[in-house]
Amino acid sequence: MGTEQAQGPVWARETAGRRPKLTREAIVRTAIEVADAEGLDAVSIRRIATELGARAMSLYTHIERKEDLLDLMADETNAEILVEGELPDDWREAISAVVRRTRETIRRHPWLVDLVASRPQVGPNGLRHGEQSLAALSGLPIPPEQKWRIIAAVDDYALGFVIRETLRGEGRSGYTWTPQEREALMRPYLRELLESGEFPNLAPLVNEIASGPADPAAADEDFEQGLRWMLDGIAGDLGL
Amino acid sequence: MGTEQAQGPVWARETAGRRPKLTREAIVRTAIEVADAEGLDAVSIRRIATELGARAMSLYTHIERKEDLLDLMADETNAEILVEGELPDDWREAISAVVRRTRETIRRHPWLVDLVASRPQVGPNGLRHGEQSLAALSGLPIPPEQKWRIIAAVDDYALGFVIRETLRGEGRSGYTWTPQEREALMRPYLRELLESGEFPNLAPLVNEIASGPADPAAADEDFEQGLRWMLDGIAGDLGL
DNA sequence: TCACCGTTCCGTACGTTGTATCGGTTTTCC
DNA sequence: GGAAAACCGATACAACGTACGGAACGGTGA
Repeated sequence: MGTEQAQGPVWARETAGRRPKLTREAIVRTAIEVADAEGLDAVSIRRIATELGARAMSLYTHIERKEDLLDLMADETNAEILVEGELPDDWREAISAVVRRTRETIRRHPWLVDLVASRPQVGPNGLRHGEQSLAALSGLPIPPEQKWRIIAAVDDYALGFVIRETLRGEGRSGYTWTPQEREALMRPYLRELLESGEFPNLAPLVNEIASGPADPAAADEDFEQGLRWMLDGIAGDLGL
Repeated sequence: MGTEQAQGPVWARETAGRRPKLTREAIVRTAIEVADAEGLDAVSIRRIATELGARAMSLYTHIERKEDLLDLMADETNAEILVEGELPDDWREAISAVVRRTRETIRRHPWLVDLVASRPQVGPNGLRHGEQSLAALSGLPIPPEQKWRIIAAVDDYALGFVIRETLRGEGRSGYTWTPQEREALMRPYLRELLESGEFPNLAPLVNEIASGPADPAAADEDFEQGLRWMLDGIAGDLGL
């Protein structure tokens, strides 16, 4: 009953062998592709299995829980954050290069914000990123703890920025509408509230709120501006 | 069959009536209590219904989707972010008061980070918060768009900081272990990697990475420090 | 060559989630 | 008093993560 006969002549069948067609790498890669294309919510065990021509439970041979898969996905893409080649000598340029890279990577993989915002990134590549951030400041004559505080502050800014940036874009899980639809639905509501007179300062800024900076270049400049502010403050504090 | 008789004598039963025992306010309040106590994952439609002595589907009379409930929860707690009374005259003090309040609120409701990080906060109280942030800068002789950029940068920093801070704490959904257990599980792994020699800069900082600043006062000071850096940079740029 | 064993894969099943549908009851309004 | 609206609930469905047990296969020692 439950037993199935192999179909077709021998030589047409797979070369026998338990040579795994499922591997951790293939699973993670597929999951990343699905997340890139359809958001993190589309990454279900069943879905990834189907994508690989396998059944759901087969994945559990290679990962222990879904959490593991998410951690592996995050660490895999964390590798893209690493700046290749030499870092600039100037510490400001160096740390800027690193956080720019962070932003670019998250723009390529918007679902990544959900992961970095919900679990510490301490996989191998996450640590390499930390190491590289510290290396960017290696020329500064200050104790490691102080360096770490500087990196944390800059990273915090970058993370916050990218989160809000991603919030405006698509490809994010948890949302039923595209940004355009959302904006269309939102605008009348915003108009009404803002014209109530309760928001004198906010009213002139409806557009900024509803849709964010118009063109990508403006968003880039906003990011650089905030980064400059933070670095200026740090530089001033260090007496540089 | 499917119909059930009310138990007990009439006068012991609820006073009949369609006076709604379920209200939007009660639902949201209960959901917030559950989230505070057990994290956002514990907030399921069935759970909140049970908590209110109702059945799951009854909630849908008052909200349309679960997303709505989450938005309502977020906006409700966004009210706590609003600074009561007059804002300080000095713009730095004023905007600092606002973001401190943000941090405090999120510390009281850690699940809130998941919501602000995943949906724009444009409910009434979210907008009031935006209005208040702008009001904090009302004394500055710069155009509204510029003010908004400043607020965005400061907010971005604060958001990033609070996210990472919350990441270390408990009461967060998505994690199976307490911070202590997690740290215990993590430390051997970190030790091994860091002692591999690949992380010369990172190695001296294992503790910072594994557990973050030791005592709460240090975390406060870290937050203030980063905030000061950002505000110094802005002030310098404005020529103040 | 053959029995054994560990690994890999899968079929089935359980509990939980959000929510569509529909049916019944109570309240309100004309 | 009758119609309409509001409210609540029972049932059901699809999708989720995953526990459990068994089948297929490759490699190994006898």
